[in-house]
Amino acid sequence: MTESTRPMRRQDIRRENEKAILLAAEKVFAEAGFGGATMQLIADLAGLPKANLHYYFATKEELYRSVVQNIFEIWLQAANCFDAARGPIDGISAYIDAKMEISRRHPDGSKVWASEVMHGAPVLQDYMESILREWTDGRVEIIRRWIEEGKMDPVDPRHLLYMLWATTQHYADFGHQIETLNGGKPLSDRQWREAKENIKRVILTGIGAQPA
Amino acid sequence: MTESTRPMRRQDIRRENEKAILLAAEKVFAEAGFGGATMQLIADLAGLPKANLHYYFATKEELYRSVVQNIFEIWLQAANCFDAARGPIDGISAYIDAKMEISRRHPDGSKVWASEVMHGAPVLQDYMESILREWTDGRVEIIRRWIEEGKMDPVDPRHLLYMLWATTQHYADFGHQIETLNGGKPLSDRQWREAKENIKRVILTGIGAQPA
DNA sequence: TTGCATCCTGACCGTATGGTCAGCTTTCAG
DNA sequence: CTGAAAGCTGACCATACGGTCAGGATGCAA
Repeated sequence: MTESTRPMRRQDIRRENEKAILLAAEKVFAEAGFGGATMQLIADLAGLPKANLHYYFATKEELYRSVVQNIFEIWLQAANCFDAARGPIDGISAYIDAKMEISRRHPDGSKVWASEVMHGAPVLQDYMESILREWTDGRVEIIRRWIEEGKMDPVDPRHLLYMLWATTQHYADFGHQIETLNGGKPLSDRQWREAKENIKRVILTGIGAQPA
Repeated sequence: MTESTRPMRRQDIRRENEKAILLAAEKVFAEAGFGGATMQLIADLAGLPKANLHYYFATKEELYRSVVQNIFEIWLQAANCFDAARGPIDGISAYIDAKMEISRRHPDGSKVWASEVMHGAPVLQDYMESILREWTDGRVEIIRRWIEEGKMDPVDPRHLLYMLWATTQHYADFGHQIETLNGGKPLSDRQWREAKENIKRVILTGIGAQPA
């Protein structure tokens, strides 16, 4: 029973190892923070010797940067839901769904992202000042237009966006608290659905965008 | 010019030093996380030699625990706003005000608390399973009663609470992001007021508790 | 098959960190 | 005034961590 000694192609090796390392790193960084994470722990979780990590990622900082950039890209992707929409009901609904899905599917990445921002975004400052700001300004403009067109109440677009980020992100970052208050069990499919519906309902009603 | 060599009383010395250490620790833990924080940094910030820290707090863990418990108590205090209220408008308004004030006045503590929960609440697990759960259950009951009395729409009380926590906490934990998107400047008094008003308005309207 | 680039890793190193301790100074009760 | 308790600290230690490196193993193009 030799465990299928397929002679991996070079490309595959690299891709698979990088993937394994990034996955392990995401988890360890999420659980311990940047300072508390150790290359040894990440290596163990990835099933590789520590020295091998340094072959793929020269430094801990570089590895961390990769992890953060990964989640940032996922985060930005969800943001597109906003653009296609014709009004606040479609747009905000879709955005909440997308961000909640991220909180559910990538809780570790979400935590790393939150941690990074909480600590002053030492790695992502550039992104925040360019890409994020641009994206935000664009979305603010869209919301402003919706308000002008009478599709929703005149709510401050920025604070509305913060509210969307906060409520959805919360289910990842504070997942442990939610789980504890849920009797120690993770939210079920139904509970996730309820969470999404509640958020959507309260916010859409709150901004006067609910279909009369 | 001997800098006012008042001969401090023993009690005062202890209280003042503990206070200085806790304040410095809160800041360093908030900025670097538990793993990234160093006793040396905390000592420098507190203006004391490192060995002196260990005189008051035996270990880094013990110091961290004190910081976390401090903020948890502040957090719980704000929770009382809920009880005195006669309806959702009073109660939720007051709670949002209180929690926003915490985010503004104790951003470091808020971050430490968020970090603690994000990393699985290694220190606070007991509190969460007893005090926090109790508090939450009580508040859920209050909200349920408000719904029964027709004072607000039938929104899931738990998810409503999460929403309150999330939106208010966000202004502390993601303060750096908000500041960056605000042109690099901290929110002004007016902007804080607007933030509070927006949150209150959207949520209260969202749950159908706005005075007709 | 050969040669080489890529991949891999055990052993090692310098440093920084949490923590200790012996011995000093200061407060203060009796 | 005196002695003991409380407060203080420079110097020290063991450990753990990020990172290095020499040299071996492996795939792959020619």
